[in-house]
Amino acid sequence: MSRPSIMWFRRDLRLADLPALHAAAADGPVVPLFVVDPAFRGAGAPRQAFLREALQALDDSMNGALVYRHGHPTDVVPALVAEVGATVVHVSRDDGPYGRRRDAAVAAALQQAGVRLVATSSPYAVSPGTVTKPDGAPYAVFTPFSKRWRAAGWAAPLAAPDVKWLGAPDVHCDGPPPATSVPFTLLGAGEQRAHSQWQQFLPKVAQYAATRNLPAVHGTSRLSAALRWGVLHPRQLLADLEPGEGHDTFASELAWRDFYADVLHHQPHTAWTNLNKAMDAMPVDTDGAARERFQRWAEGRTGFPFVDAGMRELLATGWMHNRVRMVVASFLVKDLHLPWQWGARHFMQHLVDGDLASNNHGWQWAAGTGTDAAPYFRVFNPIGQGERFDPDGEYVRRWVSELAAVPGKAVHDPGLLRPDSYPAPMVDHAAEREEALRRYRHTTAGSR
DNA sequence: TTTTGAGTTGTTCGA
DNA sequence: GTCGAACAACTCAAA
Repeated sequence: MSRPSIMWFRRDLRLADLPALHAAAADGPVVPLFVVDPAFRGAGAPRQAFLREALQALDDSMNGALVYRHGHPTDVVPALVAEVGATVVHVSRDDGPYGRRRDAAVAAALQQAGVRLVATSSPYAVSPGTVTKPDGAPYAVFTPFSKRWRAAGWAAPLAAPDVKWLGAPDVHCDGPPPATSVPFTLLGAGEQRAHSQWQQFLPKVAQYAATRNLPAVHGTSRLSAALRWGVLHPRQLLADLEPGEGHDTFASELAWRDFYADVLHHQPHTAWTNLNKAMDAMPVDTDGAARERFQRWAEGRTGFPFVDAGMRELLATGWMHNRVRMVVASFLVKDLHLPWQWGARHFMQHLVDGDLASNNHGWQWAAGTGTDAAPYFRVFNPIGQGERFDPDGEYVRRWVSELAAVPGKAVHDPGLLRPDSYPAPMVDHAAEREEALRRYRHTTAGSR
């Protein structure tokens, strides 16, 4: 009888279209492992809650065989290898700065025992580092990256392999990660549910280009958390797309995800520092008054209804519509003059889909410090954005209960209709816009 | 090597 | 109300 291999799950919590699992299954019986790593204790409760649900669903799909082990992967993985007599550990690549350090350390520890850590594929349509210019250099601009990304193409999805699981209860299991307390219910985070969610969304993809910007409408797939945890693979979505505007726009969003992962792969330090070094000279506010402004932003008490609706949606559901993410980010950076890192950290703490590459490079884009930086004069008007993308005010009324009685689009700029319970605007947007432009102009002038 | 065209997501102002 | 220009300068990618 052949010796088992270990399939170490991290952020590919599914059975279908998981090339690493095919590789493992080809080696014989498979011990399915998830390591509850103390390094993740700092992750936000919403993300941990989704993880727990997704793991539960994964465990169910393998009839309870999933082996949870608590501890540092450099200790836990080699220990399990010795325990079950495995000859190889299979993983799907994890390209984040932490994931790469961890995997290098685990690979080194395993090597001492003559065991290999084999990485097959990744949670991206095209793995980070593999879309390059003809001379091998990485792309720094999205559009040319996306052209080559499309040209490179991607493999067809694989069905779940036939696996002989060798796990709990025959192998000792520590039990799932501890439950975290969140103010909302996750309606299941498993593979089956994600697929049916995608099937329900698929007929709407043709309208995606038009409806994706309307936060009151379910015009987006809402599969961000499933993609973040690898409950679905982007290949599986791309395989269902057809020619057409909405479909192309949706594919582009998946390309953005791959692009930001690629940027972070090549420059891991840009998770928390400016990609564009010249922007280090840009003055930002970090004093006590700045911290108070941040607090109002985080709690959804800015007095700008569209911004407050978004911030409250985030706290209430662990998710925020993409259009609104851009608006609240612009507000934090350009109206409040705070460091983008403060906003990025808050998002990572509260989003179920918090992904370091997409989140932090999205923030850098909004702040004008990242790739394809928006021209500095591109400052979102928090009232105008609401009027344009929430024309009936439905989204604002849904999340800002104080304004529930204000009719139509008047809700975006309540003026005389503003009830006492809702705060007045915390800043004068026109004045802060000028201030932001002044700071950017000053930074540009200083760098010459 | 040099040149050229282009670059996610916007706003304001004045005609 | 609509429309086009202005808002900067720079870097990137490819011809």
